[in-house]
Amino acid sequence: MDIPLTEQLRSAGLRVTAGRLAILEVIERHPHADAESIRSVMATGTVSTSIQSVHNMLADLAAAGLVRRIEPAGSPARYERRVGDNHHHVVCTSCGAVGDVACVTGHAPCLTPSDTEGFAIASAEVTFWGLCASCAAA
Amino acid sequence: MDIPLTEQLRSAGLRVTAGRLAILEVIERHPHADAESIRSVMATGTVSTSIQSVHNMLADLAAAGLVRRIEPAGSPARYERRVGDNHHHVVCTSCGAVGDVACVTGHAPCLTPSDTEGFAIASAEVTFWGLCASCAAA
DNA sequence: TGATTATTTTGAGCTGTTCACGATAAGTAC
DNA sequence: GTACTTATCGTGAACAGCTCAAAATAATCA
Repeated sequence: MDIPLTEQLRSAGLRVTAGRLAILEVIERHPHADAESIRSVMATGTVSTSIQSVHNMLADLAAAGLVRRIEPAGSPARYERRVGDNHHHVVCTSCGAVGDVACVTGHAPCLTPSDTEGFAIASAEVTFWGLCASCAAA
Repeated sequence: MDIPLTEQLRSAGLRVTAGRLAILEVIERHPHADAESIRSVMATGTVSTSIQSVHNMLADLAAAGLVRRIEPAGSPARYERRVGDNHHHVVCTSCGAVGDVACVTGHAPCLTPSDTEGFAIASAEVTFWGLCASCAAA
């Protein structure tokens, strides 16, 4: 991931704009942030924009494969830059905090269920639920 | 699951009402139905009620452990009666249909990730994504 | 049968998101 | 550098799904 953001946008066929660069930087620094916190972090910098535009850009970036969108039950959608590796997530049942979890046994053990009910499986997604460190302390 | 619904409600500490019985029956016949379709199926029978009440009852039943609530990304919440066994779900990326998948290798292989980032893991949830039979045909 | 308390109803309201469309600016050719 | 084309952004409205609160109702128990 040492390729400059500008370059990454271009090679994804997207125009390079201040808003997109800002969003990518914010997500890089704050993984698993939701749209609203991305917007508020952006606002502390030079780029201020509306929440709708943030959703707009996030949708573009996700469609281009530059960010990944995850939607834990009960939380707003969250975005992260780690794409391509199939890692999974752990979500705090109390505060909603999200962490990364490396794929458990090297190669997705759950990717080959026995009976798929006629579905053609394309991918598997594992979500762990538990308490984060600070919620467990309380 | 041959215990009468009435009995199940009572032993969960819930009062037996027509609405709850109707909802349980509908979910039994239509697994993975969302609140709105549950309501519309109920309306074809004798029990007609509002969507808010359906949400209300579903929340009670879920809290009592009589139904399980699943929330695939991009779909409204869905409800099923299979509780207790840790099976997983396969979701159609095209139409949103949901199927059941037995736990892959007997005992939840993904329940013991290596690095949990300080989280105390309580449970794991696997969602498979793919195309259902009818969407694959089209 | 009546009292008590859980449940349902109803209406309002909320969050997160999508849609539509005009305004703007990035890229490209000259 | 200038003009052009088209992607992108901003704005406002609207939406789905769900939650909340208070009054009305009905299930259970004595």
